[in-house]
Amino acid sequence: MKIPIKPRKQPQQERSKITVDAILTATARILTEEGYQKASTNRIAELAGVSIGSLYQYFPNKESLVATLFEKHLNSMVEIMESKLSHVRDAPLEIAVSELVKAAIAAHAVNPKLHKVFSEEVPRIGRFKEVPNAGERITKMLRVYLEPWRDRIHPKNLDLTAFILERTVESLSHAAVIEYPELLINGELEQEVSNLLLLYLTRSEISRNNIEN
Amino acid sequence: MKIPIKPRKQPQQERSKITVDAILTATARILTEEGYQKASTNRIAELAGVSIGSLYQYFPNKESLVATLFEKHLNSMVEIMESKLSHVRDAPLEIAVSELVKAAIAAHAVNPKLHKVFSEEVPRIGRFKEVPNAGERITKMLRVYLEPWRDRIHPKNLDLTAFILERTVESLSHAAVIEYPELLINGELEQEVSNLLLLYLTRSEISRNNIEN
DNA sequence: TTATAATACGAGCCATAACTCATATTTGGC
DNA sequence: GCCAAATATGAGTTATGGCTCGTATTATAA
Repeated sequence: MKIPIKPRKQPQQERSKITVDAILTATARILTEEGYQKASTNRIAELAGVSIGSLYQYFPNKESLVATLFEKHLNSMVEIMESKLSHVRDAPLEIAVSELVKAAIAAHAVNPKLHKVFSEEVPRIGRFKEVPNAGERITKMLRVYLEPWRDRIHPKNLDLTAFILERTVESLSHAAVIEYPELLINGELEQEVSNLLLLYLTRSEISRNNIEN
Repeated sequence: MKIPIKPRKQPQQERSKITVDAILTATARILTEEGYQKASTNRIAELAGVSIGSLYQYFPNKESLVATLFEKHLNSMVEIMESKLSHVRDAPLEIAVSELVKAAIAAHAVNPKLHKVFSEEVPRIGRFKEVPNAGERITKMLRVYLEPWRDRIHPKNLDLTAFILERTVESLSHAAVIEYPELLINGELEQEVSNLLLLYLTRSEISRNNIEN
């Protein structure tokens, strides 16, 4: 008789995949509609139309369940970024920056309510620290893109530049989509963020003895 | 016999102020050193050297305790910003932007560990939504500063401009102080962020038919 | 068909931690 | 020194919710 090792089952049959999916969907719904407080595992199972026992067949604990959903959500955001930017691999800075901003906004629009709950209510502890960092993936991607344009770019430290680009688009897209969606109805914010970043890339090196105008 | 109305006591004598202070200090220590999970009210009272009953004399519930600490923390950050920028009320953009970046970094350095815990672990629900938003205070301050410099500033919508400034300094300072403090050892990041913002303010309006080099 | 594995079930166990309350102590004003 | 109000105490109550486990059902393979 084999001793079955701890980690939870992987769903093998079709019905169990449906179960797992129902659980994740229910989790997302409760998080977005009622908040993290109300997301007890019993409630999740109930809404999923599944017994509490089934939930624990596939997730060893609540944390891993929520972290799995978190990871899926980040993945779908990153996928959107990557797919929207794959066309732009060799495009010049003007195009690439503009598309980067559009892509970031689109990514944040995937499921803004869920995104908001993850950023404001769900404690990012334990299992969550193992979730691959989306920001770093994007930063690396940007770093690769920037390299060939080195001589058009004024800031010399391209690692730092990629970091600044990523953090800036992410935070402005985030704030806009989550807190001030009205800023997006006309493309004004989008245009301004593009300007901000493009100017930085192409016209750096202002110093105090550079005052004019 | 008067019926004492609900809300908890305000400390009146000196000893009770010490008690309240010890409770808040202990909360901060546990949050930074052990994380939000470990911050039970019993544990907080124990570390504060105070009985659990005393804690509930001054805070009606755990949420209000943590929210109070949160508010104090944000206030001290905003105070730093305001004091560092009060000197710069009438300074030209070059100076003001540079000081803004320095101030934001200094503000995030007040208690980085606590700041990190609040941003990653503490659920911002209930009482927290009533905590005055620090970002908006800073944005308003920037908006007031910008007005007199209107004709040196290219972006025309100064509300939006103030918003972009605030979000950008905050997110880059945050990321640097909390995640990548090594970026701050030489002033490179600080310099780059200043450039980013100053260029945006003084040289906007790049469009696609504006490509040059 | 039958045996075994996979999946599903859900009542209830149990640890945790927020919070109460009856009582004790300290204080400041008179 | 005395009294009322303020402050402090901590054992115990209680609600919650994560999670287990013994059992039942369904699928698959032989």
